[in-house]
Amino acid sequence: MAIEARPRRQAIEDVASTLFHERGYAATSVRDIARALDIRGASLYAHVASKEEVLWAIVDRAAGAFERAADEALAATSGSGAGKRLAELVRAHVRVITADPELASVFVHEWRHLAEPRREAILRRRDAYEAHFRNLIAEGRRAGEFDAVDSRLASTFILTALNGIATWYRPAGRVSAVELANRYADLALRSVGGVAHTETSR
Amino acid sequence: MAIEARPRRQAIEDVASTLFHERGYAATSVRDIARALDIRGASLYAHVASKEEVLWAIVDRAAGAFERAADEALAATSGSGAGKRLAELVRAHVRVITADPELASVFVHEWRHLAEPRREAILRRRDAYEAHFRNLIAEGRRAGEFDAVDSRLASTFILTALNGIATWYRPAGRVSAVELANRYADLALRSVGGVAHTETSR
DNA sequence: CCTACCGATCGGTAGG
DNA sequence: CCTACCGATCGGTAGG
Repeated sequence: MAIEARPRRQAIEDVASTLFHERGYAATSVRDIARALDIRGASLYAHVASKEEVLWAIVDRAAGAFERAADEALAATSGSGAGKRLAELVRAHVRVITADPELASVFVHEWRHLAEPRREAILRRRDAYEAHFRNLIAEGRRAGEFDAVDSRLASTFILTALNGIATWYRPAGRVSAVELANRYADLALRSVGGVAHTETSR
Repeated sequence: MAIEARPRRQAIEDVASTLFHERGYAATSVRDIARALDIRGASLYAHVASKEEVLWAIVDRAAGAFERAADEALAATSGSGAGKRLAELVRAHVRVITADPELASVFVHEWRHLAEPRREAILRRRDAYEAHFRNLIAEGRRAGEFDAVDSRLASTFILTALNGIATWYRPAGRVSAVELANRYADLALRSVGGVAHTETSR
């Protein structure tokens, strides 16, 4: 007997990711999600408690993916200089996005449709995540590896540039995921006055 | 007899900008806009043809502001090197955002809710605008002013970082609009290997 | 997972 | 700019 490989719940989240990415959470109805799965709108509620719960599942999963990737990148480069660590952090972030751009896009753009206390919880996790970038930039600056940038401004500059990838990246595009991670790491590193490693310098 | 200084139509667009920025176009109802103006939802239609027409008015106005600012920045620096011109282009872009972050935010995030042919028209204008950045980066690269970056990737990196400002900037914040324009110009310039002028280098 | 249905709200129109 | 109203659709529930 063939068992559905991917549980229904996961299929719902995948379809919702796609639709939330394409049209946004508010412009996507529960019936839109159901239609994509060839079931009735009301049947969705056998698997999920509410539309917002689906959004939360997606946002929480994405947040977890970013957090894990950052922890790994930092653990793998502990003891290295700030430049090398920041480059690896950037690459890890880009990899999470290119691995599932729709998931990342919903995380980046639709979290504000969460109700409290989930909204607040995500804001806190985002800030903790950004702090990795902020601290590394401040550290590199103190060590003389970077220019005298404002670490808060610079980390925001870099992170919003990275998150933009979720909006336009398509796996079949001109630039591969690996190439993109390297190029973006170089752009980010240089922006704070660090040394880019991937590209040949001028 | 006191005549309303700001015509009703303008007040509608201002209120709509605020709400579209805060909750998004799809999550804002015509009645929400009316309520903020202390009139009934149906009364709005004495001044506008549709909800989408209001979105279009906002998006079109924002696009015009960006286009004018870029044209001026390029005209004012004609004959200068690519680095100087790109820095001025970045400053102009940031200034448009800080002058009216809500307007800019709706332009950046909500244009996709436009129906054809407006949606397509805005996409074309966005691409023409981005070309200014792209071309300047390619030029600076050829001139040996910048590193060997991919001009398409680098212009996207920079522009998405700049547009992020519309999401978080508040006039009462830590960093003034002028300071922000200068710091972001430096970050952008350095990201392509150009020389930052505003900050003291390491 | 279905049918049948709920009250609320949506964008918008008619006719003053 | 109002009241009164339109058909369509919304998220969600009851009861199989």
